Amino acid sequence: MSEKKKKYVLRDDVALPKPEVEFTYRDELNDAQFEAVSALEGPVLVIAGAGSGKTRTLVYRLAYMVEQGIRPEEVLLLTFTRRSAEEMLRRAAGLVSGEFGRIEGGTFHSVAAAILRRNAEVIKYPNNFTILDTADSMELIGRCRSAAGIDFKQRRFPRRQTLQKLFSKAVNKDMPVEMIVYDEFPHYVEFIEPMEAIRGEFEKVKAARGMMDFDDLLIKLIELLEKNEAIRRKLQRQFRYIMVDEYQDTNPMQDRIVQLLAGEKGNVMVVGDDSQSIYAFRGADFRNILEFPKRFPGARIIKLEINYRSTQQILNVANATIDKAVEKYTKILTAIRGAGPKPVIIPAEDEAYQSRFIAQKLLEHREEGIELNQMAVLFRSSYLSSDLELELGRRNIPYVKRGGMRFFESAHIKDLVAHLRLLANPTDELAWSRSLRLIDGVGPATIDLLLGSILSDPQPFAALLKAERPKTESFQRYRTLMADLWRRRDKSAPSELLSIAHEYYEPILKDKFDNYPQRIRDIQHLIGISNRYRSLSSFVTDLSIEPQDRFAETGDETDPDSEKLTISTIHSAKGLEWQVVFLIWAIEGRFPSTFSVRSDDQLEEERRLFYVSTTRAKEYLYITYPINIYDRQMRVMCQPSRFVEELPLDLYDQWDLTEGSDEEDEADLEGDVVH
DNA sequence: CTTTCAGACCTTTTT
DNA sequence: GGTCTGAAAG
Repeated sequence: MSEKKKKYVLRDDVALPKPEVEFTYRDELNDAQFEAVSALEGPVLVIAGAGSGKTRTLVYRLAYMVEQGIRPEEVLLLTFTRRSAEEMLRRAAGLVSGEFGRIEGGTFHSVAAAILRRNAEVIKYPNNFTILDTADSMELIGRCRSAAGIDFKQRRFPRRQTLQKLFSKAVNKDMPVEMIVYDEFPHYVEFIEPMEAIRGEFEKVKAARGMMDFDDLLIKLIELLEKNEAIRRKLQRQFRYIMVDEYQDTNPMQDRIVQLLAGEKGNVMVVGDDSQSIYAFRGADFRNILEFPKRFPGARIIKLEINYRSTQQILNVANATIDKAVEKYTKILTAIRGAGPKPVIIPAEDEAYQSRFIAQKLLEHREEGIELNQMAVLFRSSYLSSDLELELGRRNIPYVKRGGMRFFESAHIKDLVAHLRLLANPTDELAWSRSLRLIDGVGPATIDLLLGSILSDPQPFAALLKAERPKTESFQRYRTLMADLWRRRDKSAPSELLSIAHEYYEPILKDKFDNYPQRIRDIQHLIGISNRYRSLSSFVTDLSIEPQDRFAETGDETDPDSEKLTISTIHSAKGLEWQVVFLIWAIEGRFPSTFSVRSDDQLEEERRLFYVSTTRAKEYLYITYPINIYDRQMRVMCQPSRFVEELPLDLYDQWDLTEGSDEEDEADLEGDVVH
């Protein structure tokens, strides 16, 4: 009997193989990518190295979701710019047919604005609130600063620009103003009290006039979600799936928003690369990535480590840079492409030589068959491109510039739009003063007088018409315009209103700016953009919240024949790639910038910035720097950037530039290889 | 009161 | 090169 007894061991590790998940495009993804694509439930953190197919993964994930029968309106896609959201949706739509237009996508700020408009009453705001861009905030702070009645002559009191930066930083880092002052503006410690007072006034005016700055959009959204459980639950149900791109560049507030929207068991996927975090200056914290598994327990971590973009030679340089980073997620990028040519370092006599080299070399590559679209020149700061732009102009090389001064922030655009902003929010104090300031014969005193009566009246426009004081013809002209606009505000399309305002503004503009023809073209361009909008308020919102690059909408963009070089700040080059990349101004003081050398954290960020710039290149990478610069008529010798100096010698070639021989065109240069 | 002009001062990166 | 400030002229 006993020999009939047998032991039977129970095991949990036997199962039939998981049925292979079906997906039309399974073959186009590697295993890690597919894991990220098909992991829909629960929190997921994707660490995506440079060039590892991050965007591709997100795009295919959208397609996968649709194939799985998820309704597009259940998906929220948070990206760094609206453009990248649109691009992803467009590409996903090319894979499977779905209603991708119904996916809510965009920046944290634009999504926040949309949600807040629908629920403004909860946070005691009118739903027609105005959104202030940085320049608007600065101006409002300036007004509060004057109103505070501080005697500026005695000691140097911080300027409005400084105050704006400081206040914003306090919000974004979630720290008291006092602490930011001690940390970053120690020379202003004696002014902490008046600064707090100005800030209080600033906050008060914004609330009273229905205005929100960029930071408020995030703060108020958090407030809304925390305060009102019903709305929070509703949104959590609505957005069953959340995806966040460029997670390394989110700040604590944005992270909080993700948490609140995702709920406890949220299906949230964040994608990022700690090595590419370059927005700490505005409060971003790449430690959000490191902390993610703690805040979302049970989070799955997927690493994308195969680099599809660059040659091994380029990756070697990039890896050498990032190896020296103090704090990072360990990941090893492996190139799948061949070795390719070594990156080249080119010291140039001065800035002019640098520009000449760039222009000539890129034309050579073009001769070899690489289109200008496939080339880019990158720099640390926007102003470093001026000489290069002149050189490109001389040689008729077409280019688009990314980063730097923004189209919608230029004075003439803001002047014109101020008139329309008033139709959306008649208590917009800044818009009133901006438009009044343009009237001939009206100065600060008159503006104050008028503002007093306009803003205290429940019917601001009626108050304007009642005003008796400036009896000038120009003021009458202004009133006629405003009355006309006000009458048409609900009947006419934004473009029509804009044209009416333009007609009024054009003589003022001609008087005010010497380069008015260009500015008039800008305005016509703006009218063109406005044609796409049917509601004035959404047009005005987008203008402040999604400032697009100056040339972004020239119309050539969609034209495949237009072949243009890209020149860009490194920040604006994030996420992009080119066959040929030139990095200019690699000298100490410019890159890393002087302002960053003081603190270790900032220096680390410069390092990551260098990493981002080199990893943009697929095949050819050139790093140049001038040896001499002319600063206030003084010739100064430069030190090559420490990021260049520290590279192992065997990872790059160096070329010395010499003038071409006499028979050749004077502008010709030759690159001679020096081993 | 408004406009204009000269001199000082800075000057990163962006939603 | 652009913005801000103060002082003098219109």
